[in-house]
Amino acid sequence: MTLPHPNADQISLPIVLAVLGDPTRLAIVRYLASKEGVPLNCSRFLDLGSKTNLSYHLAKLREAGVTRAEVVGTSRLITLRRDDLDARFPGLLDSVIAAAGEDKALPAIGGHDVEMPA
Amino acid sequence: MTLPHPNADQISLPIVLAVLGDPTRLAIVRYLASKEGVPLNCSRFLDLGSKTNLSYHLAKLREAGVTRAEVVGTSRLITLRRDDLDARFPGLLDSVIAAAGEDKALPAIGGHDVEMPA
DNA sequence: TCCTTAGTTCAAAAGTTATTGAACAATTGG
DNA sequence: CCAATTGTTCAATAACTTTTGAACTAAGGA
Repeated sequence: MTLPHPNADQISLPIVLAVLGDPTRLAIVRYLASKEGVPLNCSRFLDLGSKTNLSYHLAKLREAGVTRAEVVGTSRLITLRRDDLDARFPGLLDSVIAAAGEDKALPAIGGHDVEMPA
Repeated sequence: MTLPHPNADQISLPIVLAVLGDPTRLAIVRYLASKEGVPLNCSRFLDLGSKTNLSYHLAKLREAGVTRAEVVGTSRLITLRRDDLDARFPGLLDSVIAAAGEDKALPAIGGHDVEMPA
């Protein structure tokens, strides 16, 4: 079971911008960037909306080529497609993430960090 | 007669991204960037849509803080708000313009350059 | 096997955005 | 003043997007 993703060369600038032009999705991307390297599953984003609604927004991000989703058991592990985005649109992702980082108006995800046993 | 523009600090990242996430508006911004310094009037963009439709898209760009429109006679002279955008979202406009410059799928504006008399 | 967890799909409803044409306003040139 | 030029506004429509709940699938654990 694998989910459909566009190839790097199919990623479209207007579609990426339109997809990022939604506060929920921008918050998802900001959070992914803040945990870059760590694959996160969908339930990590439940602060931002209902399960159904997140499924919708995460699908938009994936279909636009902004994120990658890997199916592992019953989970989808979500990561930013930084390499492909940087290759296609140099500097874009970094400037968006930096700007989003300053944005108090964006919804945030609570600090439910997984505690490591001592 | 002056048109309403947001202050620099009112410019919102998701709104700017959403506004740029439209091929017509992205083409307008690309063209403005290619003629930076030169104020252009609305009729310069007629290749991209009807007069009414351009009025709509140009208002979106202005209300988002992406462009500035100055009323001069019966014309509106449109410019990019580069200074404000760069201050608020460093690097964003440049990366969008660079990416849009490569994009064959975006609508283009014909080379009807005003000919200088010899 | 049965239950739980994780997430999707579907259809409906609500909301938003884009496009159009007709009518309008303001300025400029003759 | 009259006509042309430049662009806006309005209302209608079409098209898309977002949100929701109920029903569903698929994997994993007891």
